[in-house]
Amino acid sequence: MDAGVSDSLPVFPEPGHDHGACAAAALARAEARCAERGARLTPIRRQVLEIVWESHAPLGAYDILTRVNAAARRKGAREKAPPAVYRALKFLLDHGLVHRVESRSAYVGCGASGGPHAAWFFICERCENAVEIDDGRIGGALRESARRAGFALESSVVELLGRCPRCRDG
Amino acid sequence: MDAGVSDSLPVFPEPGHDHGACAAAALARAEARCAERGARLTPIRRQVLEIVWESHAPLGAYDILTRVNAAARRKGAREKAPPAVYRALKFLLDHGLVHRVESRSAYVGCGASGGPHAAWFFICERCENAVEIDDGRIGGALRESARRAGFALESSVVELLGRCPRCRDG
DNA sequence: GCGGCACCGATACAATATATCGTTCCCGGA
DNA sequence: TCCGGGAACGATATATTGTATCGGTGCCGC
Repeated sequence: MDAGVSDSLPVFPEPGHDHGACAAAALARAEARCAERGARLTPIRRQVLEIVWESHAPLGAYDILTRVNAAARRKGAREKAPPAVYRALKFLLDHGLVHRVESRSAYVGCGASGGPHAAWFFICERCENAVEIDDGRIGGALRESARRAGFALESSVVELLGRCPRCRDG
Repeated sequence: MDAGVSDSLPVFPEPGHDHGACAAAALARAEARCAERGARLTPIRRQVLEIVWESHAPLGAYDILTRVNAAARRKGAREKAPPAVYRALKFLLDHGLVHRVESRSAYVGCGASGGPHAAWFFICERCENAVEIDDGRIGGALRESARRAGFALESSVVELLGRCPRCRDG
């Protein structure tokens, strides 16, 4: 299991934040990582990544498909079928560019620029935003618990549900 | 968010363990809890709970349905439709008698006799068994992380994937 | 009795995900 | 330049998981 140790405070997105910058930075990271690895960020992969980065809320595969196809219709292009989106998502997952949110069957952009890391989230039940948690103590507690149990930990799903700071008093 | 504080070591089921006793104990706990609450453990609910307790591995809703209907055919009874199983599962979830395993879209019996608690699991990728984790330090780390982030924690999904002690050297 | 409620049967459908097979595209070597 | 091979994609079909809805049944208290 990989673990970030950096322990930074999660930044919940403000409604008025410069989201274009988030998305642009994510695309730039994706370009860079694909270049490093000799992987191809093909048009459909890039498009799915852009769509995922339209917000900080996890998006379902079929919601992504709907947006892909709305764009296709605007351009008079043929619509895509589900496997196109699932293949793009698999590529993006494999390269650490998006994460899957199990408790939502949905996908969200990876905000980290570093190497592989566990995908742990705070998920706001009101605004639906998901932000990654980078907390060494959680990783420590999970590893220690596994060690005591004799369990060989490979990967982990941690999704914390509740209200983000902006929504908690709503 | 509810948290066990008892911190007991998880017990991974041995292949030769007296599983009938596990299931019988679970059924007895279910009877008791329903009696306490004035809830009715109807035949379909009991049957679904028994099926879930046929092993320690999470079982999909349609796997449960298949077994329900296999039993129905043996008795010459009419087969059930999916909503019957989902309704029974909802009842059992609501009363804390089973848990849903998000990363598997599957359901597993709750092994705890106490009140409500977070459903955290070790899940063995080889034998498929899922055992509940009762570790105060994990809860502490999660709550502390949420507090630092200003996140109002309501519930949590923690699913640790890897190899159980018996399967780790296989 | 009968009004209300929990439970259930049945049908249809929605949402999520994958299997498969053939084609196209691209890159590197002869 | 041509070709071999692998990655990517198109297309269709199907699998898996989960819900909406409507009506019927049975029980319980008034």
